Amino acid sequence: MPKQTFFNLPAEKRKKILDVAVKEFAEQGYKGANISRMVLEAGIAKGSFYQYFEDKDDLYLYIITTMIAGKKLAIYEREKGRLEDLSLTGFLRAVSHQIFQDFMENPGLLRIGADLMRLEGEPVYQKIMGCYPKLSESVFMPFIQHEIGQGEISEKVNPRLLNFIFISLGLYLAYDLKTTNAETIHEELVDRMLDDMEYILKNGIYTDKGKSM
Amino acid sequence: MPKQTFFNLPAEKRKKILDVAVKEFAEQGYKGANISRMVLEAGIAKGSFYQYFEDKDDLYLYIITTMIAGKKLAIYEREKGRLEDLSLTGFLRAVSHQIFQDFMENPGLLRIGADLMRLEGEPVYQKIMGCYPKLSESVFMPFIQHEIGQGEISEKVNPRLLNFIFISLGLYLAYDLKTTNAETIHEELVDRMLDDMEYILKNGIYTDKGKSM
Amino acid sequence: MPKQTFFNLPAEKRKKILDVAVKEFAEQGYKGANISRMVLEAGIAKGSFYQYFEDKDDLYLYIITTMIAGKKLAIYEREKGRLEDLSLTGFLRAVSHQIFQDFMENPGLLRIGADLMRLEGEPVYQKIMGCYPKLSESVFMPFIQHEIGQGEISEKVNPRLLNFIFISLGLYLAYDLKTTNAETIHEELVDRMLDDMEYILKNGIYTDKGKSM
Amino acid sequence: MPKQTFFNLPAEKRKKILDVAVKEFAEQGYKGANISRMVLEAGIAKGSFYQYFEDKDDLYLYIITTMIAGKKLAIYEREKGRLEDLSLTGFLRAVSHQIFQDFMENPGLLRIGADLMRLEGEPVYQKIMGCYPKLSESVFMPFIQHEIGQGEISEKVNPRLLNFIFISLGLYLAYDLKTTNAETIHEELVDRMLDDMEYILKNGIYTDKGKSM
DNA sequence: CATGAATGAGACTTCATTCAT
DNA sequence: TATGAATGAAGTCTCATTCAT
Repeated sequence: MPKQTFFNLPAEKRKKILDVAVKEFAEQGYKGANISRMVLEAGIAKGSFYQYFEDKDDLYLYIITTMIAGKKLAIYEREKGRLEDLSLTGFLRAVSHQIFQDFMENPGLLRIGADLMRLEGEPVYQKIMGCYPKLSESVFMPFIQHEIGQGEISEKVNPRLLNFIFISLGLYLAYDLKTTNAETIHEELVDRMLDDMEYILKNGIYTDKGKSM
Repeated sequence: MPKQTFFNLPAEKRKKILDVAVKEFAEQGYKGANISRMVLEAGIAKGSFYQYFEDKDDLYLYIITTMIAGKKLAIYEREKGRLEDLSLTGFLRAVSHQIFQDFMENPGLLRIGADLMRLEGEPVYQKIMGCYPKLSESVFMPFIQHEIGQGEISEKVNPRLLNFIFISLGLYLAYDLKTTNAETIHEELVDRMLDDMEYILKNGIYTDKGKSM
Repeated sequence: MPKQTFFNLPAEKRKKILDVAVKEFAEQGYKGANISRMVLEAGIAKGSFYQYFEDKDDLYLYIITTMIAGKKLAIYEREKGRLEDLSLTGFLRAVSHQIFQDFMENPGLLRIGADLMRLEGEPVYQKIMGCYPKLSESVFMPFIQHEIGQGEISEKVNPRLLNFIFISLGLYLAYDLKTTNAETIHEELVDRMLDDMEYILKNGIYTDKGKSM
Repeated sequence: MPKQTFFNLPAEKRKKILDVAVKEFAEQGYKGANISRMVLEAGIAKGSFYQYFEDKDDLYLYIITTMIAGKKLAIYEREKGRLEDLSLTGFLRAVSHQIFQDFMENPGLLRIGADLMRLEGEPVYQKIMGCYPKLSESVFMPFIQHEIGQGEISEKVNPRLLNFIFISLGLYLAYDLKTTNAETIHEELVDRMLDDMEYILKNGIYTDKGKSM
């Protein structure tokens, strides 16, 4: 947990530091993230960093738990009251909108989450799982379960697989961005992706001819 | 490219070294992979490593290009003759079988591939893309294009998205493995995943009720 | 180029580091120079070295260009205004005085310069020649050319050879020092050498008898 | 001292090994010389090297003492019988011819000799000086002393300085070669250098005008 | 609290030498 | 004797963390 000194900082500076850190962890991964680069980028002294955070892990843990888990839980908190009357499409749009928001604000957050998978054996992973044991399942699962319960998603759909596909959406955005050489993420790009995904989820991928083979 | 000395080694030792390296790169990522750990694990001297490989990058590149690209191209080479008469389901099974094979032989290979995305700005990434510029698109794309051309996959399906979903399958296996605490991968697990995926691809995820909302 | 941190150091410490480095490069040559030994001798941490300099080459280049080239150019700058009225003897004395100064302050500098010749094929040599392409000719040549133009040195004298002889003077001092087991260099030693050299340059080496043979 | 196995080799192979070694030591210096490169170049196995020589020093010492000292002593041995009637010019030519021979056969020998100066503090230097304490003075000195005794070289000439100038001739050739970008050493180049040097040794460098200033 | 230099463990890499075949 | 793989000490360089100002 960051030290009190960090929370005493003006909000703007705090945000700057976290933005830089998210970018660094996202682009370089946990292992490759470099504190010297971060403080340089954030415009603070190296010593200051250690007055704000215990160490590298402290910062990483804070980002993971507060920002990722926090954001994802935020969807749940916001939407759970509407679970009863939210149409499936609406749910997908809502969730995706949140993902899009994440991306616009912090394109790195999703990649950080993806990186987390790798750290299984590391001490830092144990620390994280000590706080958020179900971190990886905490996002879409409740919605999916709810839709199945409502009879809107077929019981034959494996919820874990579907959950994973949703999680992958963010990575797909990054992948798509890279392979199309788009400079920035336009909302349009996200919408197109959502349309594409919706089509598959609604119709599957086959033509009638394809289905009959 | 590894030096001749590496290829002069007994096949068993060569395999041991590559297995250890794949494990290391898979678990630690490119940045976190540690040569000291590898040579310790592989039971060779530090100096020997550098008689086999130019440097860390040389080994990494060899694994990426030969093992990953090599295997993936192997699917293509093996199946392309049958593209005409291969049913879609058959294609999916064939590809998945290959992925499964990869996983049984080297659970790390897929994670290494996933890690590659992160390295974009690094020199090693340039090296790889110098050899395999289309590495990320080279696997499933031809099949997908072919099926669309045959009118078996709907033209409304975004091939890039579908390609990405397929690529994610391997990651899903890893994810599933971890979250279910399965010790090893059973072929049964793969089959279940394939069944689950096929269901979605064929039917979408919605019930009639869900679709009509 | 050293980093700013190096120039922020107290002058005394900076001098200590450079003195140690010059000694190391002079005694061990570029290849044999050892950073661990340098930092031990200079009383700084290994890591500090790399906060001051990019790498070994950075330090070497700095010494070569700043100290050697710097000093040599200093002679030129100081004396060029007097080129018109400086007698040849005076010129030799001035130059030699500078060499002597170099030697008293940093006996290693001249040996470093001599070592440079060996590095021709090395990357570091290219770096140096990128900055100072005429480094080896930049010292005495202008004076010699001037004297020839003035008709004070015979046109039959090969200026390149003469330049080389002058350059060798410094090495001769080192050589003389070693072979006479003199502990330190006395100014007297330099004067004797200069007298000896002047004699040869003025009279040649032969007696009348010798010349007639 | 090389082991008996070395002397059992066919002369041609022995020569090849020594040629390669001289080249390596000359170009890279004692510290930079690399045994792997040598055996590669010489076309022998690494293990063989250590069956011919005790270690790197053993080879280096052998080259220094046998080839350099040997060659230089050879001049003396060959010419000393003619010391009585050898004209000064003849002496210079004879010596220079030998230097030229050295250069044509083994351009590296002279540079190795020059490199020796640097090694003063090293164990290998002690070894060498244990065998040839006067190595550096053994070449031209006897001739110079003789000429002075004959009254052909002025007594006012410092024999040590002259000795050094002669030693430098070889280095000058290398220097000249490098700065004129000549590809190979022509005999013509040596002759020109000798002519240039002779002029200076005979006439000094000054014009009458220059002398009178 | 802010600063940025200082620290040193540990990473990658080289290379003289040994050793098994 | 010939071979070339094996070895590990030692070198260069990185970077998280501490510390003096």
